[in-house]
Amino acid sequence: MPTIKDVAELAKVSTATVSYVLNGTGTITPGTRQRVLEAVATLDYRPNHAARSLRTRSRTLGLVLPAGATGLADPALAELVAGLAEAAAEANYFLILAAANPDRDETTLVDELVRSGRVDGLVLLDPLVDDQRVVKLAAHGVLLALAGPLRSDLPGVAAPIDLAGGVQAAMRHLIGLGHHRIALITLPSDLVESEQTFLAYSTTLEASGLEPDPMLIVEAGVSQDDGMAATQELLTLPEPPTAILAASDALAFGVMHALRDAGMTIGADMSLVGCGDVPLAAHIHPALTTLRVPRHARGVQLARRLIALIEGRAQPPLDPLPLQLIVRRSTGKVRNRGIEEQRNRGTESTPEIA
Amino acid sequence: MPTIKDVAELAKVSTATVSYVLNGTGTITPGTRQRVLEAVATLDYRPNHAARSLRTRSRTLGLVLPAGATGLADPALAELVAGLAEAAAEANYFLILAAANPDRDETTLVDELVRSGRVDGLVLLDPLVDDQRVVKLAAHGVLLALAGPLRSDLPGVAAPIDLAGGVQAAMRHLIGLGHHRIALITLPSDLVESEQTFLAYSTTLEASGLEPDPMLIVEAGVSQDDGMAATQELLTLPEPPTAILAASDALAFGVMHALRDAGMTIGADMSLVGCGDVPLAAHIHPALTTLRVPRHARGVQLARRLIALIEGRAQPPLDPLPLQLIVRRSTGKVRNRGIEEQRNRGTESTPEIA
DNA sequence: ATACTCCACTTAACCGATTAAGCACGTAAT
DNA sequence: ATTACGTGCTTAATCGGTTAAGTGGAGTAT
Repeated sequence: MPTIKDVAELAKVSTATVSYVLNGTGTITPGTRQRVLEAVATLDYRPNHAARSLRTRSRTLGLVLPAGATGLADPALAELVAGLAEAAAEANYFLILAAANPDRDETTLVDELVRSGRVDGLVLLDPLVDDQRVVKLAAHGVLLALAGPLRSDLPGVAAPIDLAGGVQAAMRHLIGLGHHRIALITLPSDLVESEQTFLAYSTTLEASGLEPDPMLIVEAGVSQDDGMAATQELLTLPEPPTAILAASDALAFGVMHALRDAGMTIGADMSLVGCGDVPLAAHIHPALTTLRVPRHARGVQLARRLIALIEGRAQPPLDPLPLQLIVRRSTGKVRNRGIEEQRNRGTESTPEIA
Repeated sequence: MPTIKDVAELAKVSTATVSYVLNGTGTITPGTRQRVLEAVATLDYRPNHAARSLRTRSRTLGLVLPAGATGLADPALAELVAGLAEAAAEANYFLILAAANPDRDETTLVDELVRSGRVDGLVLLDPLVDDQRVVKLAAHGVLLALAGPLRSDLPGVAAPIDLAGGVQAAMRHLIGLGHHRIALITLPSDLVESEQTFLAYSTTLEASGLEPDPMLIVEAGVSQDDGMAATQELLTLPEPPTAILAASDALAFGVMHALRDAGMTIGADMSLVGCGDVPLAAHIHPALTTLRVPRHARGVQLARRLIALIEGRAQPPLDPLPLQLIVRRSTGKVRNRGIEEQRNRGTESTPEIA
């Protein structure tokens, strides 16, 4: 491999001059520049990354994949990562992936990446409401990008999405179909999304003159099974909902399962809206009405902003990315008799309980 | 950030000694080792990666994502990458992702990663039958892992899968259902898989005493649309097939589309087997019978072998990873009248043509 | 004519590790 | 007693860049 020294010799200049030419710093006469560039070309010289980043930044972003989780197999994450990688490439950065495992957990990896100087900034997935990781890292001066909603009290850049607007659109859609009793199945409350979703849900209900019923709000986990359990809970209510808004597609798939188990027809007996629009949502039966989250665009914005932060450029204020309501077959007009039917069913089963 | 110098001072030894302790090289008394390790702990010292890899290897694998393609959004690729990242982590390596874009194409990125010393080895996706990239890179001494079938004439490590065995299983399944006219829709012939699939297809047919019909073999592209086009071609045959083996799930989805357009019932009028078992295959309607490719395991093996190559360890010979035939609803018993029906349809339309 | 300022470079320190070579000391062999 | 060798360190060169400080010469102000 040729080094900067070889280039300098061939161009009959010092290595400093070569460096100045290549980095666009310093003052160089056109003739010298020409000679240097020719030498670079003939030797097919490429600066050594390690040597360079010993003095400067590493031009690399880091991403730690949590262990155990579905990881990249989760299409939602994969799309985000694709966006990150593309935006990084666009700015001549690379993206370094670290997978956590039992030996080296997330914290260790983050430490390793940051303190060894391998990365200039870090992307953190799924920030929590009161995320200790974030607080600690930021305190150590680590530049962060949070792949989730940003609360003003957390440092670091974020690529906000208009969750509130999306939820509002979904609710209006359901209300427009005649639904009054709309249940909300949320993500765990320690995720920042959870709070936002709940707020938008409540606000929209009230703005539409509908009375929120606390019984219709159930906090679930993140998995399909959690969605199932939550639905079963909702179905035992004396006055069950006629529509369900699930805070993620995964939860919605679980809801579907539970509804089918209960012998209900999705879209007719019960309307269902998911959130995310993962590829499966369009292909499952019935196709899921859901909020499309611009994951790729989010990854792109996130990486761009992180790089801007690294390079000390001012951050242009950003509009939250809009969500798009994709109406498919899992939502339909409320059946007035639907509620009666439910009531009757409830009555029928009372003897067994009593 | 503390440096090795700080550690040395605190432990009252030279930096060399610290290095020896940390790398397990050299001869060190227990007492000294103890003091050094304590100093490392109190300072929370972590070696600088750039400085280290200026003298040694970078302990990093590279992966270039082709531009334009679906990239990581392709679940098949995402699973492979997840496997790569995990196996890399397991050996204390990291994985660096470079996304190609119009400015910097795949070749440039590969060059940048390798010649700048950022990576010790490279994973190449979709090797072609006569891949110039591979030849050139190998000639430059770049260590390669090919995420695809390895032809003995290509250098680099691979994680072979038993495509032949899988295709054989699929064919036997179809033959067992009574199919005699089984079409094959292959991937572009410049992909190594293509050849292997064709061979296994032919061999199995002959071994079963069935006569291969060249008309039933059609080379397609990689997209769903290509699968559609190929199917339309097959359906115009005087003697159309009763079953189709598609070399990828994407192609199979295209086949489904074409069959539905032709008013046929998949699994009854025409059996269909895909290859890959992407998540969608299980959820599409009807669920696709397909060959499950162990993508994650393949990524793991690939990374492990590449790292072994980098570290100069001997490569234990590897059994090809088995594919698993997942029988779902897209395959069924041949309908004898099916062929008649097809003939009749053909006859009916003859007047229009004549 | 002298001083001052640019310009276009060069010199050399520096980044933070690894590692070959050297050195002092104790022990064993001749 | 002398040589030889192994042990446990230190010294210093080295990896390949960046960049602050220095330098000689041309151009301009006084």
